[in-house]
Amino acid sequence: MSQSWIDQFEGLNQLEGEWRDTISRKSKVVSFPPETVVFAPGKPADNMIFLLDGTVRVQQVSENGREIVLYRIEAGESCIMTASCIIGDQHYSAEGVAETVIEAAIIPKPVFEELLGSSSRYRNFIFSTVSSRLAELMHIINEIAFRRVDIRLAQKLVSLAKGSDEIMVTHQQLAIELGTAREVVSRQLQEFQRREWISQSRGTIRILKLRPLTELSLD
Amino acid sequence: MSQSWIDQFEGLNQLEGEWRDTISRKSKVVSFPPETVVFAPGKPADNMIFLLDGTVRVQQVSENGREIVLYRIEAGESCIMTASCIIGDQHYSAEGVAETVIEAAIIPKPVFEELLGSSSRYRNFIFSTVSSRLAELMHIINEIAFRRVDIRLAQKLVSLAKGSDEIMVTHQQLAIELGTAREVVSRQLQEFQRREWISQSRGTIRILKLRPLTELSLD
DNA sequence: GCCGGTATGTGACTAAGTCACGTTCAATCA
DNA sequence: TGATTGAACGTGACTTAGTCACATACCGGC
Repeated sequence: MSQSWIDQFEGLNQLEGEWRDTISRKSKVVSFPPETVVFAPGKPADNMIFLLDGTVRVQQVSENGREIVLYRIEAGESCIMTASCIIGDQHYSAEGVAETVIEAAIIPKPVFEELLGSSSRYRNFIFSTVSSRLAELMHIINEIAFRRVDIRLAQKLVSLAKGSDEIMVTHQQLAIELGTAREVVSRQLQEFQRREWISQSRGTIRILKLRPLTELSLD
Repeated sequence: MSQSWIDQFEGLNQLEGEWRDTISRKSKVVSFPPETVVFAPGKPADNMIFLLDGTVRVQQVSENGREIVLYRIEAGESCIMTASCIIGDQHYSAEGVAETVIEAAIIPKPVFEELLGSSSRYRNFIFSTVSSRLAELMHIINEIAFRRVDIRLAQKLVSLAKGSDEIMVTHQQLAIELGTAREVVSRQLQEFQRREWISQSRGTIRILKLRPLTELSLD
């Protein structure tokens, strides 16, 4: 019973027996409703977080209310933002918000630090996750600095479509994904609609012609 | 003789004697002239890099020729981009360019991986550098996505001034620092000049009134 | 059928980026 | 010493993006 959640974690599930016990004893499993702010800019990171279920959206929020999504933490992943704050002894520099009901295991900072020192497997896992995030962030910088929003919006629609042709998303949510303003998204979507690539209704977008959207997204 | 450069490195300089020998034997010290491309997007990372002297500018370059500076590697630092690529087994996602004559020690990937496994001191050092970079990149995203360029330009001028009132920099270089276009920088500088905050001549900017620039930079 | 809150539409404006030039400067060499 | 040349900077016209202040439209409850 006491070791159940550990098996979900790559890098943790092959841990030595003593460590499994220690972690099980010193960790707590918690649950939060959607929209819960899991961490916020400026706050210290006191506990390492392992996401067992649900997803957490990591984003930047500006003073004037605009936001941009950086990445998402999925079930089975460690929160790399937290790991990096603990290791570097820094405060959070982004916000983490539950997108669904989430369930997470949290272990105190000192236990995490010991774990990191003793398990090379877990260390590699954390390290490689951090480095993917680093690459992702660089990619995001490229996109927002150099890529036009119509292209980025097309990309986002194509990736959200994922087989289906109906996307349940508001203009505001799309704006946050791209780090732009709602009006900008609305106008771009109108243009796509005018070209009959999509049709819209309140809260949903239907893809009519995937081809030209995909082509635009590749520009 | 064989262990000289190692002492410059935090995290390396307290290494056990055997490791110092191994690294000294398996590493090479190299030197490159300014403008050398140290690493480029898409290329694999085969050797870990320790910068002994000079600085390397890490930047993103877009297809249409625009660029943005992400951060700089200074003498005494490990190249975190390289570390993260080796650990995550990824290709480079940014470009590294020598800004000065540089001198660097390079050690083969497998040796670096062993080092990382055996020295907790060095591991912590690398880890904490990575996490600072992560925070820096998030900050950059905030800036380019949400902050006006006049404010960012004022920030950059103030930080480049550093006591002196003469800055040797071209409009193009400033544009690359901010990830914007040269014309945009030129026009903003004209506005600063019109307000008599600065004066300009080819390749240099003189700060006339630091106060209003600083105030603008804090908006 | 009405109401309130959310979602979306719109016009007018400012800020930023693009494009295609023209001009100025300073170093180099004939 | 003047001419040349390449980099740095200036500029106007235009497109794209973001801001602001609204107006409308939709939808679930009552």
